[in-house]
Amino acid sequence: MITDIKEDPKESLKLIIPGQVRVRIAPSPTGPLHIGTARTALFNYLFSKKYKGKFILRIEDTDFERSKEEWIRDIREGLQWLGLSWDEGPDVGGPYGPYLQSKRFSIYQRYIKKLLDSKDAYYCFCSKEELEAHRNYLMSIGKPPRYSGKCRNLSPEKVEEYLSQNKPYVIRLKVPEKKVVFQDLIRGKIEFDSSLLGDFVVAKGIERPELKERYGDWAPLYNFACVVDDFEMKITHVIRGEDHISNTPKQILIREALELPHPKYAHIPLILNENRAKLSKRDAVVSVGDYKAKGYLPEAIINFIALCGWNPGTPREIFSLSSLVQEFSLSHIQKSGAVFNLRKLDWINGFYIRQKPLEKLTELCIPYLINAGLIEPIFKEAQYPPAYGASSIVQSYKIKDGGEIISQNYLKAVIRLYKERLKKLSEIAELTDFFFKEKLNYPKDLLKWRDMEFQEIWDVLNSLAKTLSQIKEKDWQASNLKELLLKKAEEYSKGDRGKVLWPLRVALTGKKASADPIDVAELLGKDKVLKRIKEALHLLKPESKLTFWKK
RNA sequence: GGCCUUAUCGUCUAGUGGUUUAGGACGCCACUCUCUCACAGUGGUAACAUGGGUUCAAAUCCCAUUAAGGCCA
Repeated sequence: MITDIKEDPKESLKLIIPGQVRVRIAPSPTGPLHIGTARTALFNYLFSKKYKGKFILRIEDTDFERSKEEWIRDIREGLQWLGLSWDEGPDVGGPYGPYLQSKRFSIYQRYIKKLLDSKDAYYCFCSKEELEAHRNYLMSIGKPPRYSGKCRNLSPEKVEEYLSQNKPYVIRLKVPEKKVVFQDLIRGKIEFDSSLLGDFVVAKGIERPELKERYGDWAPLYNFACVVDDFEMKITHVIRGEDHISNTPKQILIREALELPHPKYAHIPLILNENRAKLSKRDAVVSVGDYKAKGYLPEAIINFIALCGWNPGTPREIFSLSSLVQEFSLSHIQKSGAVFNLRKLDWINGFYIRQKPLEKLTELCIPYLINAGLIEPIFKEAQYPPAYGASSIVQSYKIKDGGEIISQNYLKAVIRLYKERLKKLSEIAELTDFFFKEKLNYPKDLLKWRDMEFQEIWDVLNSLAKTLSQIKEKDWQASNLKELLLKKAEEYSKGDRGKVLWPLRVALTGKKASADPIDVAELLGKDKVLKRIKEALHLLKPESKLTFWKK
């Protein structure tokens, strides 16, 4: 029995003994790591670290049809990428045996047998049709659908007979009629009436001979396997999504039948989509891998999902994983679901991007430039890329369009110009593609600043080109360019520097928004700058003769 | 349909009976900076679901209603 029910969950939190906490995350490998699973993992992780306990990863792969090896890998890699390392899990031996449920069937057999022996569970041979008919009948008279208890008192002889006939069956728990009460660390007292549950199924007979040979007679259902594992793994606190609240009374009843002690329960609110429904696979971006691919940083995701349903009780919003460990408390977890606010994630991600050292940020951005087909790495010795740690032996990069060779330092300079403008790493390619293109493509009208005439723009660019062409290569530096160009812009425009700087920017970048055109000009180099201005002049007046462009 | 859970700005939230003309963040709007975009800064916009109680006093406690979500099929 649960004896220590406190009205106030916060009182229960005071009873936690540091060093003894064991929590777990138990995902099913039926798809990639879900952002909601990641958050549950985070809260469990924080709780375990806060109380100097253990965080365990268990893979619930009892659904053989849908469970896949690749999803186990995705879950493990995703958690590691986020920094949520587990103390015990599928790849660490640990004293409690394997961490895949499919490897634990012999344990489940033992516990099912125990229930059968103690007569707390029984065989049920009712057919699907029979059960369905009964359920429909109950629904039609407005009663909750539950099992009739028909097979509760089958004689042992009858059971033997059916078993020898290989009649399909399930194993049901003999549910006593009582109030099931538990203390939720977040919600307080929660009460269920067990009679509404009926004798629910805890396991089913395995029929296929090859599976039977491998796994034993019985396949446990979710709640049963969960209870057995949580007990065997000595889990002290079950911290999981609110969607499991209605599983809890079943698990409590199973524990009582098995005479196992109860863990503490904490049900955290769900992450919701924009329609305020549980975030599901159907929603646009749901897996941690998707966020990684889009260029979200792990520290941004951690920070953001921590704030989904939890707050520090202070106005502080920026938290690293280790500062979360310090601040985290179940008592500041929200009771209602939190809508996933992508815009705020973008803001946090931009913040962390701006915090990144330039060197590191460049390394993070390079794969996106490669992926976009703008550049390709040149490896030191081999023609073929090595499987791992490529960046360390990459000598330089080749711009795919034109074949020019550039250094990592050049890329660093490019990234520096765009660091403050990035919300996601994936945006880098679109923002900086003009650095890696031979020819820009933009409409003539884009060169227009306010109500300038094309002739005027032509004059500005032409005169700009003349000035620039006189600068020596060795003096081609932003500081010199700035002095020269800003002075010119000032003279020319009488206060409206846009008359000079806007056409220059469009000519160099082909975009209506970019970094400072003078910084861009420095990086592009004299040749490319003059070439692009020439192209702009040509676009404005295809027939015009260009005098400055002489090599 | 039954059971369970929840309810403060558009979103995430502070608030644990008087300190509240309800605070912060994202977003949005305006201004400053500025050739553009972004960054940064300043200001603004905007909420206690409804109805009853309890109390000198309710966003806060109780009840009902409503709505939303979850689970079971």
